[in-house]
Amino acid sequence: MDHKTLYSYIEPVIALTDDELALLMSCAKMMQLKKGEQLLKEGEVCSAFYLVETGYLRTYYDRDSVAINMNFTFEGDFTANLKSYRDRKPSETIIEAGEDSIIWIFNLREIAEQYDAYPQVSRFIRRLAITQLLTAQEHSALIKLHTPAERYRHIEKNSPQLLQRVSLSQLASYLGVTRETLSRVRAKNN
Amino acid sequence: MDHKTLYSYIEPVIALTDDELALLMSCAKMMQLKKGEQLLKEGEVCSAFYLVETGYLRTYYDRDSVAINMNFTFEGDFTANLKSYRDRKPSETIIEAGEDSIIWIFNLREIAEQYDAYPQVSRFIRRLAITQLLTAQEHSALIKLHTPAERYRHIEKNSPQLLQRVSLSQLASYLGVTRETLSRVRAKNN
DNA sequence: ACACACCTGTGACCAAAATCACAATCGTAT
DNA sequence: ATACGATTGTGATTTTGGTCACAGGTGTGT
Repeated sequence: MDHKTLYSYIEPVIALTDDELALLMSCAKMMQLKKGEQLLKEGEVCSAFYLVETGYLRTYYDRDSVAINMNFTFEGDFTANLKSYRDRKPSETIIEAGEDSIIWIFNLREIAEQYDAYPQVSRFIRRLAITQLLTAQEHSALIKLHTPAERYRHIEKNSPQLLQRVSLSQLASYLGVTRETLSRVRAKNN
Repeated sequence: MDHKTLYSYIEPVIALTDDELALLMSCAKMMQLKKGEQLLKEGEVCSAFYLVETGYLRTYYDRDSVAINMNFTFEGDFTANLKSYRDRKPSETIIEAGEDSIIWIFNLREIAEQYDAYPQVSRFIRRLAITQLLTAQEHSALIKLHTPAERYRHIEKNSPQLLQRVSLSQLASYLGVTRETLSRVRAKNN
């Protein structure tokens, strides 16, 4: 993939000049992952943002070997562990491929000293962060305001691709219920 | 309150020059609120960040006249409705005083065109946003990973002032349980 | 086609929390 | 001190979702 194609993922977030794009590219590398391979392990410090080109990434807590999913990131979207990134603290979550995936890793820590000279790059990162975190806020509201059946219908309506690509068991922990409950919710909804 | 005192709230977030501080002050005004008065109403577009000088602010959804609390902001902390602010969309949440309060309103929209000349101010705002949103992410994890009793103990340990200043009923919806359940949790914990 | 691993559906049962109802307590203003 | 409203505690009951157990499906690789 060349700069031009990569820019097609960045441009919807912010317009960049060639110089700015070059700076970003200087810290980017591509990686192929098999389903289940981990991009960020528990205890590692996150120093990059990840862009999904194909496949998807799953962010989850490992509670006694049971995955509690917090986020799914699909083609064209960015993710990271912002808390670990900002505070340079070990990550409590794992980010791994939910399918065989092609991922772009932007090691932003490498270029952090150059932000001042490239304010648009700084703004780009800020927008990624805000978008990611608004998503978390909405997810929190979804769980606090709605019943399991309502949560499922919300996903059906607003993120139907989740239902296509994520297994019911994975979706269950994302919605804060067991897989049995979600299976029954789905049975009644038809 | 003069600039110097106000700066004591800003400085822990970021160091600013006199010029930068002056820009921020140019969009700031102080407001006194009685308990229960609303700072941001449902349906309004949020165009400011709020700093609590005394008292506290409560952010909640009104579901059929029942408050579902999402956040409490105490002395020295900032809050806003970032989603409404960024997208210029009507707020789905209400921000109101939980006690008689003194609040500083920073109408950041007024000074947005001047950010480019004051990158530190821009960075200041970004930090506020990230902090606020990491809080939301942690809250989401608290509810998804823990039982009601564990959530209560987490608050006891990590945010004891919530227990001092927020009524049990208000805290209950924040923790995603009914007030009765929280009352029983508390009874057993002693 | 077969075995094997993984995922989903479903019933029986159990536990936890919600709901409903009302009593007790606390706080504030008069 | 009293009255009023708001808040909290608590019992009885219902509902929901979790847990356990197992059957049926699906998909992959050999």
